[in-house]
Amino acid sequence: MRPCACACTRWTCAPWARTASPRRSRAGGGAHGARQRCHGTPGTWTDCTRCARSASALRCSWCWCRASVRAASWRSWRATWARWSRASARIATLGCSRRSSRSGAPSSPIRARLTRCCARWPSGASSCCVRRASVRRRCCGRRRRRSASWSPPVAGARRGAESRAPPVYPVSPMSGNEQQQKKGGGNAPAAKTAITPTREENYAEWYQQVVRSADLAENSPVRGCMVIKPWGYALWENVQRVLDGMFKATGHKNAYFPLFIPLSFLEKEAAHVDGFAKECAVVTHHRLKAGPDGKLIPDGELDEPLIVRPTSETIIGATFAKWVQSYRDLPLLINQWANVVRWEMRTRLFLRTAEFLWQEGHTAHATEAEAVEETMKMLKVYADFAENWMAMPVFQGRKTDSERFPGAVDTFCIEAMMQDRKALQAGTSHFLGQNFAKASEIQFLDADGQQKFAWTTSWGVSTRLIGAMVMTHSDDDGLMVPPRLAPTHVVILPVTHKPETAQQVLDYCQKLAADLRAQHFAGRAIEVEVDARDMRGGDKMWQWVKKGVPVRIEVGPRDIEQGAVFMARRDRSAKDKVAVPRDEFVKGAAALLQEIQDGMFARAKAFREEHTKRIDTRAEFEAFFTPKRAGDENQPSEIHGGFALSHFCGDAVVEADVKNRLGVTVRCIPLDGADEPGTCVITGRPSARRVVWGKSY
RNA sequence: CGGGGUGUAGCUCAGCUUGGUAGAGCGCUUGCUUCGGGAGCAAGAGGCCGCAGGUUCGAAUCCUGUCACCCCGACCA
Repeated sequence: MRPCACACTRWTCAPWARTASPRRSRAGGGAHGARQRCHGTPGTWTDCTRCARSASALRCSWCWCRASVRAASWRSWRATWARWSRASARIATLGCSRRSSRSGAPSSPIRARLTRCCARWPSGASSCCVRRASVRRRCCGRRRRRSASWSPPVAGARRGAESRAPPVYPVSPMSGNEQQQKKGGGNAPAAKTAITPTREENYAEWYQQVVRSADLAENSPVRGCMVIKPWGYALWENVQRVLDGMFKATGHKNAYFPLFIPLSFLEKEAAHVDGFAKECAVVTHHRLKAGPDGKLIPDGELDEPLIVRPTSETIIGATFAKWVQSYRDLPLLINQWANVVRWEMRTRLFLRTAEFLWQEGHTAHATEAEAVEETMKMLKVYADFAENWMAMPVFQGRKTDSERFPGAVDTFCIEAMMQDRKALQAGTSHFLGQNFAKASEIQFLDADGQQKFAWTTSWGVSTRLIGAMVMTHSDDDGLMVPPRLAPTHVVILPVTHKPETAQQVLDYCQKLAADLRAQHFAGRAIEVEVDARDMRGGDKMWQWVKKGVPVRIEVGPRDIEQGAVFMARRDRSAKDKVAVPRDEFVKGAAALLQEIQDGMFARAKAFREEHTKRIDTRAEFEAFFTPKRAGDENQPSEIHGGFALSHFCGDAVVEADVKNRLGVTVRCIPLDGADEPGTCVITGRPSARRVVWGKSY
C-alpha cells in the first residue's frame, strides 16, 4: 500500500477537470466539466479511478471525482477490453487483409471490415498495406473506428486513440519481411525472393524495395529530393555517355545555361506560364543574416525574383536571340546536361522527384521543315537508345492536345510499358514552331533579305529512364541491368574461406579479371569487379543479384584445379549456375553479354505484346481497364489490361471524360501505325487511325 | 488548400488507454563454431522517447502549444 497518486493534498479541482476534455467528459458520463468539491477524508482509501490501477487496487476518496459513476464506467471498459482481446486474437491469424481476401478464405466480420477499408484505395493498397500490420492499422483506423460495432467508447477523444486501442494487430507471419525470409521455419514460404513484397503482391512497394536493395538511390533530408548513390549514378553516367555520343554524332554541341531564370522570362510565353507556374521554386533573397534568436533569416530581397529552372526554353531562347543574326548562324544545335526543379507534391524515387537530372536539347532552324525534321530525328535517337541500349521496347508517337508540352506546337514521345502494364513516358521531343522564337525574339535575316523568326525545337530525357529500366526489367530478386548500360558487367566472387588457398584463389581471380578486361563489349572494355570483401559468400552473392549485375562468377579451389569458372546469369534463376571452361568463358564473354541484352529486350517486348490489344467496342474497352476482381464485383482489380489500340475521334472533351472515369488517357498517336479508317471506340465518330490508350505514370 | 495519421536505438517498430528502472527484431562490434553460399551460439556497444511549456512526489505515457514527416483528396506526367 502506498499513497494515492491523486491530487489529494489539494482541495480544488484538478485543472484537467475544468478544461472539460472530451475524453474525460465522455468517459465519466458527462459530469466532469463541472466543478465539484472533494468530499473525502484525507488518509482514507476507497475507490478512485485516478489512482494507478496497474499498481494498486486502492481508490482514493479524496478526489473530487464521483467514484460510483467512474467505477461503473471502468467495469464497462473492462468488458470492452475483453472483447477487443478476443478480436485481436482472431486478427492475429489473418495477416494482411489483402492476402486474406485473395486467399479466398471464408470471411469473418473483422476481415470484411479490413478488406473494405483497404480497398478504399484500389490501386493502393500499395500505400495502405505496406510491410507491416501496424502500418495498416494506422491507415485503416478511420474506417474501422466508424464501424460502430466495435468502436472504443472513447473513440476519437485522444490523439491516436485507435492505434493505441487494445486490438493491437500482431505482425502477421505473412507480412513481415524477416519472418518470411529468415529460415522459413514452420510457415514454409512458397518461394523465397530477394525482394518482398513481390511485384504481384504490391507493385509500388516492390519498386521502392528494388531501388533500395540495388543501392541506386535513397530519400534525402530534403523533401521530394533524392540522393543518387554510386551504383545508380554509374547507370546515369552510362546513359549520359551513350546519349552524348549520339547527340554529338548528329551535330549537337554541349553548353551550359544558368540554374536561375528571371521571373519575367517565364512570363513571355503564355502557355508555358500555365504549364509551369504552379511548380516553380522561387528565389527571393540573396543572403542570410543572424536573427534575434541567433537563427539565420533571409535578407537582401532581390528586385526581381528568380525561379529555379523547371526547363530552360526561356533563358536559352533569350541567349539564342543574341547568337542568331543571320541565316548563316542556323541551324543552332545545342544540348545541355543539367538539373531542373519541379516542385512536385508527391514523389517517387527516379520517377518523379522535385529535382532531377536530365538533358535538354534546344535547336533553332531557318525553316519549319528543318525544325520538324530535327524533332523527328531526336525522337528516333531516343527510341534507338531505349530499344538498343536499355532493351526497352517503346511506342513512338505524337501527343494529343491535352498532353502536349506547354508552349509547343507538337509534342512527340516514346512510351514504354512497365510490368504493372502502366505506361511511362520515357522521352519527349517538341516542335515549338515559332512560339518561343517570338517570345524571345529569335530573329534572323534570311537569304532573301527578310527578317524572320526562327523555328525551334527542344527534347529531353531524364533520370526517369533509370526508373523505367527498373520497372521494365527487374524481377522479384531485384534489379536487372541491361548489359550495355551496366556499370559492371561481370563480378567475380572468390571463394576464400579456407585460408590456405585464399591467396591462390585471389591471384587467379585477378588474372581472370585482367583477361576479361581485355575483351570489349558495346564500345568499351568489359567492366569487371573482383569482390574480395570479407563477407559471407551468400550475402555477397545476393547483393550482386539485387544490384542486377549481368554475370556473376564464382571461383574456388576446385574450379582452379579444373581450369573452370562457375557462372551465373542474372537473367536466369539465382541458383542456376554452370561450370564453364575458363578460356571459353573469357572468349565468349562479349557474346554472352549481347545474348543477355537481346534476351531482355525480347522478354520485355513479348510482355508488351501480350498486354497490348486491339479493341473496337466501348464495352470491351471499359472492361479492359476495369477488370473485376474474382469473387467481388465491386472491387476493381489492381492490374488492368495494359495498352489498348483503339480508334479515337480526337475530341479533347471525350478524352477528358475517359480520363476522369477510367484514369485512362491517349498515350500517343503512334507514328508507325498504318492509316486504318474506323470509328471512335467511345463516340462512334469516324477516326483515321488507332491510338495507344493506357494508364500512365 | 481540405481531411486523416505519425514522431521512441542506424533501420522497422512495441510500450502510452490504466504515469512508477527505456524495450524487441534486424543491423553493428567481439569471440567460438559453421561456410561452394542469404548461418548458429554467446557477449557487447548504441536512446535530450521531435521540441517547448504545464499537471504530478514522479511524465515516453496525461494536458496545452509548436515543429517535422507520412497518407488520402485537389494539382501534375
